[in-house]
Amino acid sequence: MARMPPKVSTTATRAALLAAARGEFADYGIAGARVDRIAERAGVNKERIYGHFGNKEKLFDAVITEALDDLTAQIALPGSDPADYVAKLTAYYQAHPELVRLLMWEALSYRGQQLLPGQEARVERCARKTASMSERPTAATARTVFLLTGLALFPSMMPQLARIFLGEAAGDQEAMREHAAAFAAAAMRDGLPGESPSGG
Amino acid sequence: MARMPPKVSTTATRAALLAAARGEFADYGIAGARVDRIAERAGVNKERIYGHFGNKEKLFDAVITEALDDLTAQIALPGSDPADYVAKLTAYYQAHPELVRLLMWEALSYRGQQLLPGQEARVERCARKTASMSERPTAATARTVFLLTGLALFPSMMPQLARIFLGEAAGDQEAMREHAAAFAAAAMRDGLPGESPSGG
DNA sequence: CGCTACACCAACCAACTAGTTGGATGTCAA
DNA sequence: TTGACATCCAACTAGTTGGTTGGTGTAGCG
Repeated sequence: MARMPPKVSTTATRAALLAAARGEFADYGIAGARVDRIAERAGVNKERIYGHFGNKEKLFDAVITEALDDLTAQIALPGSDPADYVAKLTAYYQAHPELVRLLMWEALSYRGQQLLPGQEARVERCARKTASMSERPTAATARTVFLLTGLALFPSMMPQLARIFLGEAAGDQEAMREHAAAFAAAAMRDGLPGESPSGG
Repeated sequence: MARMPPKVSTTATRAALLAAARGEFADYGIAGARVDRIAERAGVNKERIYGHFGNKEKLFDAVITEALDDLTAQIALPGSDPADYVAKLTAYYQAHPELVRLLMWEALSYRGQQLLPGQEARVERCARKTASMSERPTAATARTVFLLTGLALFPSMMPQLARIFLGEAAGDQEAMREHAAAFAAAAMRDGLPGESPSGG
């Protein structure tokens, strides 16, 4: 009945496929990724992809889910120190450019603003972030967390634009990180609309 | 010698192709776009694309160049009112989601941080923005303009994430616009590092 | 009128792709 | 040994795609 023991090396194969797929998808996106190339990168037969994941799209979902799980495991909630949150999150994205690209490919591929099934985990995570910022969170709180996330993500999303604006100085990732954090800190110090004052 | 009079309707054909390509590229990206579909959308023979633009990639370049020219023509420099700049720019992106998607596809397709040939116009434009913010602009000034741009772009880049954070309230684009502007205003009011105070 | 440039149309090609299939080999557990 | 599963391998299919070509129609210019 139960099948506990993975017979040959199924978990290793699976992990190799996920790692290879992460690189391939980050490079070329869902449509541009080549199944044969993923198999080759993983040193695994192409047919195994279908055995494990069904099809290319489901493989992509598995890849991005894994990557996001890692992020949430490593980054603390914004809580009462949003500037620190922005600094840590920016650093994480700078260290994981593949994740940033995966998120962009996903955003472009799955059109529409509708929530896809299986996104409940993300909704839950984002809600937790918002909740950590205020005891009685409003839409304005959520917008603030959203923009803080943008501050952290944006530099890694558009490295070419950073280069255009900054030239050689674009290479100084630490400076960008500190700048984003300072930007967030300054903004928060003032109290955004709807946060604490002028509650209606 | 000169050939002033466009014999049949070459400018109209060209314009139709550009408009159709804008939609197709925004929807599917460079790799995902289908040349036949662009021709069909434009009501023009596929062969005309190659006559006018050479190949798919050059067509994409023409599309994005045109779109960016329109933006720069309509949006004033940040100058001394960055919050207003963010508000106006956010509104522009909200009104032109295709442009946002084109920029994302481009960022993903042309890897690396190297500047591509033909980007001089963009470098010039960004330099003007930075220069308008300070009489003696530094790298910190450039980083600030860059992050302000991010504040305006991000909500349109990740509408699904906005939905996750905001739920139904994600539809209120005006609120997001105002929030981003207020965020920028609050941040600027405090003086970012390297801007005016503590100059070393 | 002839020349040129543009547009239309349809067929064509060579290359490539996601996904399938069938069989051979090896490995664990009963 | 037998059965169940995982892997590898190679060939196959059925459909798609960017780009080309050749031939026809037509509008303006000199």
